[in-house]
Amino acid sequence: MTSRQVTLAEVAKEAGVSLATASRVLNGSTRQVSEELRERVLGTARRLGYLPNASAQALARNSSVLVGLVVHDIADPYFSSIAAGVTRIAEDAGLVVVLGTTGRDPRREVELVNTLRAHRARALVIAGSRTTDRSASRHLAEEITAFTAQGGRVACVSQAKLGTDTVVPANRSGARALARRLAALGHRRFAVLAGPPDLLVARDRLAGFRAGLADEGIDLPHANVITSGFTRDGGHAAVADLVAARTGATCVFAVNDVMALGAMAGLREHGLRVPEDVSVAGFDDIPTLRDLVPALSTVRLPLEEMGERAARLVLDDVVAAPRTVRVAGEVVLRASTSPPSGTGLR
Amino acid sequence: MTSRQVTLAEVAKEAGVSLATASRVLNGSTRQVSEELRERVLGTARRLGYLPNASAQALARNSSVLVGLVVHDIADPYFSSIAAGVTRIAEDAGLVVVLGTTGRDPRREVELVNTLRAHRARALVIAGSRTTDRSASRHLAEEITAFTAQGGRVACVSQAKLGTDTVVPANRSGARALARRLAALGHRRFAVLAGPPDLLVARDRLAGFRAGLADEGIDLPHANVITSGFTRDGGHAAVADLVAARTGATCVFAVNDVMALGAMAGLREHGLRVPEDVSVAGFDDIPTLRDLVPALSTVRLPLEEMGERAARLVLDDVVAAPRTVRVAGEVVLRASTSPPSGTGLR
DNA sequence: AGCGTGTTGGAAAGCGCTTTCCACGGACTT
DNA sequence: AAGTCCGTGGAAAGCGCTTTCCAACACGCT
Repeated sequence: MTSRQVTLAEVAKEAGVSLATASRVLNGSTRQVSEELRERVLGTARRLGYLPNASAQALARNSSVLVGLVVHDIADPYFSSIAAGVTRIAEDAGLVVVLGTTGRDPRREVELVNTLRAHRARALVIAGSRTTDRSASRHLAEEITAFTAQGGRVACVSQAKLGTDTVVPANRSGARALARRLAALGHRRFAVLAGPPDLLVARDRLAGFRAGLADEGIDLPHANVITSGFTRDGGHAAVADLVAARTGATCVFAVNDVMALGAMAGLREHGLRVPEDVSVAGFDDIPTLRDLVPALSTVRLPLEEMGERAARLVLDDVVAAPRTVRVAGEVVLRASTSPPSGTGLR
Repeated sequence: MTSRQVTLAEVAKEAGVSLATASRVLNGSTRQVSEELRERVLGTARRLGYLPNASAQALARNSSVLVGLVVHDIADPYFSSIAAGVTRIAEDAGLVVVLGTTGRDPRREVELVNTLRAHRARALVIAGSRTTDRSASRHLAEEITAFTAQGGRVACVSQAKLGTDTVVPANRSGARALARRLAALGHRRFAVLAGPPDLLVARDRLAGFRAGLADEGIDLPHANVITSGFTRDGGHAAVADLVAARTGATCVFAVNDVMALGAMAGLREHGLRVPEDVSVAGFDDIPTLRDLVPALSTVRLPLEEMGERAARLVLDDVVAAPRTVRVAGEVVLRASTSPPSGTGLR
């Protein structure tokens, strides 16, 4: 029993005014309407329980109130933090957030942008790292071009690879600074849980870390770099490989916090203590993980703020050339890292 | 330079068929179209890069492809887990998720449902506890009624208070079972970090816990129940009150995991060891917190699955009377709870 | 009185699509 | 051979709104 909705026409008729007048009163317009009519329309609208049909408005105005948000996995605290920032700004601006999750499938990413385009979304925030897959990137870029050609705005959070406004966290320099601080603790033998080899954010962090070590005259042997999933389980699984590799590392850098979390669990299962036997550091500073024991050394990224920044980029009126907002990372050394004491992972 | 979109009419003209035929080919219909025309339409559509205008379709069909998801705070792992479940099911069904966050403001909740109604969302999942605020509940109920009267489906995750399909976690019985298990460990003096007094989920868990203790002949003095925010910081702050209250409790139950997390941090700051000085248990079993040390005893709720169930309720074709899906909680005792050893919190 | 000017109201033409209704043939009946 | 039915295509009427364009009117001038 779907009850018919009250339409503008009904309100207009009931109030004894034209459709145009009712529209002007109820749905904002530069045009003036006399106080008397305005009251009358407002009154009947309220009385009848009028609610504008957003689809009809979007069609007539050729623009919606929708903002797309594309993430890999909303259950991942990295993305949910960014999402919180984006939604806050968008909702404050009276917009409506459409959430799309890709499950890290680049095709799905393209599909989502396409869907958002079909909905005439006004703007789009794409969070999550690109990969080295050129063809996937090209398809996405095409879709994004179509989106902007249509009048939509797009911002990415991550690599500035797509010719859009972008919020770029300091993956490289953050990891580099972290490496130096860890070296300053006295570590000389490092291992890195590097995540997937094709994920740019993971590559950047690895490269930065390596550069930081190089600054200190420390080499990171190829065998000390373990690839795995970019998740808690990835970090956990990588530890098995790491231990088997007998690298002698006294300090392990996981390219993100959830991997570090998995790694710490894995190390515990191997009877290794953190930081006594091996130091562990992560990246991101996930809020929920700040109470970990031992507290995780990491590079703090202001995730919610990054989401906010991206949303602002995309909601600002003025459009210049693609802008890049760089976000610094702050090295935070906590209890999971200490000066090396034992012989490391042998 | 917003480039004009290709419309169905253009495709039809270019393909030399009528609008109706083009529509039938491109946007699903029971009507048959001959193979020849179908090919021709499909071909030109592809060639021209036709993309249906979702607003126009929604208007003409009087139904959209949107599914609303209302949560308190998407950065909270409880909600982001549920959101992951909801989005998975919705996206698999070809629907588009609209995310709304309330920041725990009941007015905002009503506002969001209203917005979703304006968008003719096909369905709506409201996650997050109701409060004891009758007037807020009434307004929400009204808005929900309007939504369903319009043909939309609504499901809630939490209390079955709104006359909608609901996924109800076993807050009471889970907490009760937990209490009994903790009593079986030998504890006799308990404290509860109870969250906000007006939040139903918090109340239910407290009531269940109390009932479980009563089963074992244990009383929970009023002074041993500390109220606070439903967050990590709430749990953290509550610990100060708890310690000051000198309850002599040997076991603390926080009504959710993030509160327990904050509590454990607070206890550490007070020089108290978990579980040696005091045992701690939570509720929810947040995935990200499973690697905590000491591992947190809790009541496991299948959060993602709950989101999935809610989404399925709302996407099923058949509508019977409001259905209630009860989700059991499984008590998981881990290292944060042990038999009482010391004198408790004095 | 006559004339711009500015303000306000309404008629109507879309916006891009779906879907009903009708027309037309050909394949089947009887 | 006439009548029936089904399969297919198109014309056109919406869906609920915005916005352009025009008309009417009230002013303030000269």
